[in-house]
Amino acid sequence: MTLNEKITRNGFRLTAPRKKILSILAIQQQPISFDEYTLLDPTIDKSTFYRTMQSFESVRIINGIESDTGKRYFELTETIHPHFICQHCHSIVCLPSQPPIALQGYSIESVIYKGVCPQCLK
Amino acid sequence: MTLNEKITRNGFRLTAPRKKILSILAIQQQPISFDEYTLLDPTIDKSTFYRTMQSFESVRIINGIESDTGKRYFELTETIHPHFICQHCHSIVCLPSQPPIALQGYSIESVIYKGVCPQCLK
DNA sequence: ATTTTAATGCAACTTAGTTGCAATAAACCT
DNA sequence: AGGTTTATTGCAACTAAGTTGCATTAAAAT
Ligand SMILES: [Mn+2]
Ligand SMILES: [Mn+2]
Ligand SMILES: [Zn+2]
Ligand SMILES: [Zn+2]
Repeated sequence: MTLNEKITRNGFRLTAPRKKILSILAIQQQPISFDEYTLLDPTIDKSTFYRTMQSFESVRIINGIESDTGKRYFELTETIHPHFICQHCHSIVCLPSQPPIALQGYSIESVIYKGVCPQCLK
Repeated sequence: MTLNEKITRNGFRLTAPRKKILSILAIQQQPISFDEYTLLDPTIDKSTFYRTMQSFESVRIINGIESDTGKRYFELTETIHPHFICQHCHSIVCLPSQPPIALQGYSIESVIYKGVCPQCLK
C-alpha cells in the first residue's frame, strides 16, 4: 500500500501536509517527536501535525509512543515490533520483531521494554 | 525493609510528607497519578509530590510509568513485573512477574505491553 | 541547645499538546 | 469546467502536567 493509499483508504482527504508528514516519517529509522519533525520540515504547523497524528493513530497508520521525557514519539505503523526506551539517554529504538508473548485475555498491540541501552551500560 | 528504612538508607531525611506518600503508595494495587494521589491525601503540595517521585525514582524506591494520557503514574518498586496499559480505557494494571525476556546487550528494567484489556475487548 | 543544611509550600513559570475559528482547498455534483 | 459543500489548515489563545525560585520550616549533626 502506498502512502497516498493509506490516507485515502481511510476516508481522509489527500492534502499536501499529510503527504509531507507521511513521507518524512517513512524515511525515519526510529520514532520522532514533533520537535524533531519540525527540524526536518518547519512548514507544518504543530496543530496540523498533532491533529494528523491523532487521526492517523485512530486508524493505525501511525503508532505513538510515550517517552519518559514527557514527549510523544511517532512512527509509521509497519510490522508490529517492540521498542526499547533507554531510561538513561531516553533514546527510543525499534527492535526486531518477535513472536508476541501470549497474555491470556489481552490483545497485545505493542511491547515496550525499559532499561538501559548497551551504549549507556558502557 | 520498612518504608522508613527505604527513606533513610538512601540518605534522605525522614519527613512527614515522605512517610505519608510512601504509606499511601504502599496500599495501592496499581500505579497512581498525582491527581489520584491528591484525592487520597490533599495535604501534600504537588511540587513536594513530584520532587519526592524524582528523588525516589533515582534510587529505585519508586517506579514511574508514562500513560498515553500524558500523565505519569507511580508505584512503590516491589518485585519487577510487567504492566499492561489499555489503549482504550487507559487503565494501567500490574501483571504477574515473568522471567525477563533475554535481550542481548540491554539491561531490561521494565516491560510494558500496550493493547486492549479483556474488559474493553468485550 | 545551637547550628547547619535538606526539604517543604507557595506562586510563578515552562512546555507539550489542544482548541476555536476564519480562511483555504479537497472532493463532490452538476 | 464551474460552483457548492465540507474537511482541513494555520494562527493565536488556551490547557494542564510538571518544574523552579525562594523564603520558611524542620531534620539531623555537633
Ligand atoms: Mn518502531
Ligand atoms: Mn506494578
Ligand atoms: Zn541509553
Ligand atoms: Zn481497557
